Amino acid sequence: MVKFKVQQKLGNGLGRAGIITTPHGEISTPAFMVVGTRGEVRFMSAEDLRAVNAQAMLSNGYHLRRISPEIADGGGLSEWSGWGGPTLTDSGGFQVMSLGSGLGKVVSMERERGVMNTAHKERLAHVSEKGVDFTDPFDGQPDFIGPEESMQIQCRIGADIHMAFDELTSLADDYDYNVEALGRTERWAERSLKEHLRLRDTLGYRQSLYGVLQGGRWEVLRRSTARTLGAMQVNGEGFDGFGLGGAFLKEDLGEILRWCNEELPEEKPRHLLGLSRPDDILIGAEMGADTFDCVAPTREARHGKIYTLDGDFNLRKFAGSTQPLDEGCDCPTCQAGWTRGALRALWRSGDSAKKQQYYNLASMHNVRFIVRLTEQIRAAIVTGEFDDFKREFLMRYSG
RNA sequence: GCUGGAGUAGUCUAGCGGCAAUGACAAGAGACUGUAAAUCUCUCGGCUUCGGCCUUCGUAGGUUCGAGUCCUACCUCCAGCA
Repeated sequence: MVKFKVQQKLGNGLGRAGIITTPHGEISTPAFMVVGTRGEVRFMSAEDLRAVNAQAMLSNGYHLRRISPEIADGGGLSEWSGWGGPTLTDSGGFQVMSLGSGLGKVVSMERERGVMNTAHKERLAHVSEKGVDFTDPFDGQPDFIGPEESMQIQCRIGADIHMAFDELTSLADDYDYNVEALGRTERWAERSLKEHLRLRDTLGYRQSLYGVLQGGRWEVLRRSTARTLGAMQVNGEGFDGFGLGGAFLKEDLGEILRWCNEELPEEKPRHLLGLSRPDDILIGAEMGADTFDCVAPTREARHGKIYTLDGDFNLRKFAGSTQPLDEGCDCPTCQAGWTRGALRALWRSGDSAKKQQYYNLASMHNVRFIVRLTEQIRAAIVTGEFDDFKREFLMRYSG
């Protein structure tokens, strides 16, 4: 199972640098976990992941559900994928929303957007106390995942860390719905824990389970669920860590994390689910999140958005440019001397092999950018310079 | 030289009498946060007080209430025949 050691805390008593020890190695926190939904990060090899100093990979039980027996036969996610390092699987809880109330929508952090839920009859996923009935969006086959199924899938996949099956509510859901959904998520958490304890060690090492906190933007719900999950036990055993979940408005993120983390047991690791914008990671680390994951660095790379210390830019604007992607960047792409113009030419070429090379190079750059940010945050926490680092980073990044 | 065919916005392309032009690509702008995402949205002749106004389909005329669309001439290109 995972062990967590806090090495240095921020003055606010919440943010910390630490080390998570897993059966597949250590994670120095704060840390960004790369997202390899189906067991591999798109357009990045295991070697690439090591080259950008990624420490852990997150995959998704939902996407891997059908091949989970093969993954078990292959020795578990870390070995099967060739990655070799620490791994985490999501429960499929995100798909409750992305195929349900949020089908066809963007998970926005802006107030003006994402205010409508998808109509029930149009959804591909429907929630009940038992779990989630859904239609596979690729082959149209009906399927079902509840807490027990999610735990069974995740135990076969065998990541070091599993997530309890939860219901992610959308920004459009009101207080009453969040109360209802949170009650369900807590009952699912207990069922998840019970089933996980029954199944763990299936792959010869002790797999861990994080409970996931929901509760939307309401303090009373967030604090209450943090206490409930923090204290939850089955046969004398509780969660090994916690997932901080939800669809957040940017301006609420810090407060919500503070409510959760003031209530959660300090000695257990916390994973902030699905965020990686630098400002979000900085707030997250400050407010006590230890690990992060997000599809944005790789997805945005594929879509032409390149990260730099002076803010992001769209590669479309740089035809023929001989500028480096980001001056002084230590990623393999920049180290190899790729310029904005040369990378853009690869991206826009009609040649499939060249485009794939672009996706690889751009993904490595963006992932390295975010991984490096978490390394710098960790260093700043350890040396007591976090506040200065945060201010200077954001001033340049947003300036 | 003759006989066919073709010339449409940056490129290719639809249109074959109806109220100023289809689609694709390129280009431009935006989005993307536990991946239905190598995706999606918008713009793409000019001007606009956003209601419209003006200018366009090789060139010049013509027929018509109305013409990329029909007719005539010319120009250019392609194919075949000399």
